[in-house]
Amino acid sequence: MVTRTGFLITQIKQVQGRVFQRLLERCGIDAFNGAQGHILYVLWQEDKVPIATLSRKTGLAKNTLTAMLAHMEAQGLLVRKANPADGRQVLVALTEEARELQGPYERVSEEMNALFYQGLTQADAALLDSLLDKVLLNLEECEARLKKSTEKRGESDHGKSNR
Amino acid sequence: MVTRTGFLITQIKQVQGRVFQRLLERCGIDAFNGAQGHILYVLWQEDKVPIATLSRKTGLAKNTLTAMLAHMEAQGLLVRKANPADGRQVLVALTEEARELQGPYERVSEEMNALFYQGLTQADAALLDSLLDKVLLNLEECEARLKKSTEKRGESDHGKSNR
DNA sequence: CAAAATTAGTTCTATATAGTACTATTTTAA
DNA sequence: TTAAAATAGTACTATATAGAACTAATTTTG
Repeated sequence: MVTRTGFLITQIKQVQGRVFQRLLERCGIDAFNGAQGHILYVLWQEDKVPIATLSRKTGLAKNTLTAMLAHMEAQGLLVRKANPADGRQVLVALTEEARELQGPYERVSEEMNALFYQGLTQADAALLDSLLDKVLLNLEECEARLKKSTEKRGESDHGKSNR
Repeated sequence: MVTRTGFLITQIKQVQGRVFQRLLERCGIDAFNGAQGHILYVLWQEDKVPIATLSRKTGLAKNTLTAMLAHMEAQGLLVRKANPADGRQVLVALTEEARELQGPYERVSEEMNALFYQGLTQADAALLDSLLDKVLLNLEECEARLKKSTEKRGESDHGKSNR
């Protein structure tokens, strides 16, 4: 069977990104953009977490987060500080301003959902989400496998250049 | 009901992008990357099309395509030339090299699909695709509406600065 | 406990992506 | 048939994104 799932996901992501951006602006939310909203969405559920956790929960690469979090800190949305319990980790905490944006964000989010599901039943919506959950799980497992096999191959200089 | 469809789509897109990139490399395909593959996928179905058509079929903004097509032309994947029948349009045609990449791409694509659908039935896969089709359609209609209403508002200087 | 391995993040660099504003061409309408 | 509107694409700019290589901190292991 021929499926176009990957293609559809990519395309939906592009259009969705532009539409969501416009809805945010139209609702007077200019404190953050769609990509930042994706990160905030995770932080509203739980903050004071290290970057590796954010990476897993957002699906973004660690170095992508380094750049974005720096930007968001400069905008006053969050604060980064070292974890006293583990000097390697940086904990990301939301500011009060960022917390106050959750309500408005969720309203726009609901508007987006209404758009998504025009002409579909609630059962379809729930079904779509559960199928996507499964696909995401599959991909995450696969990426973890790929990461391991890459490390196996490049085992030449691990930690050798340290101090 | 609370859905996380937009969030899931965004996250899947990220992970998928990284995994697909790795599979391409692992299969020795270094002539193009995942984002370019998305454009090639559309062109393999029909080329010698204007950029606005590509924009619609890929979900990418026109100016995004300007940049990517320039890059891909420099890599020898395609050729751009003016449409004699309409001087505004640029037609994009694949090179022979690009055509030869379709087979290898489809094999990697099938591998990705197998990953996507681990633990799901073919019926689930077909269902997911059809739900995504509907969501994409909804979003495209919405974006077209948004575009129109924006034009209404900013109707101040249209074509005034011409010649 | 010291060396090796692992883990956490960052830097550097290249590409992808889109908003706004623009030019050129074609179509529409008075 | 010419002025206005619409359409097609590009330039400029800012942000997002990730791969590779790196430093620093912690954990594991002999």
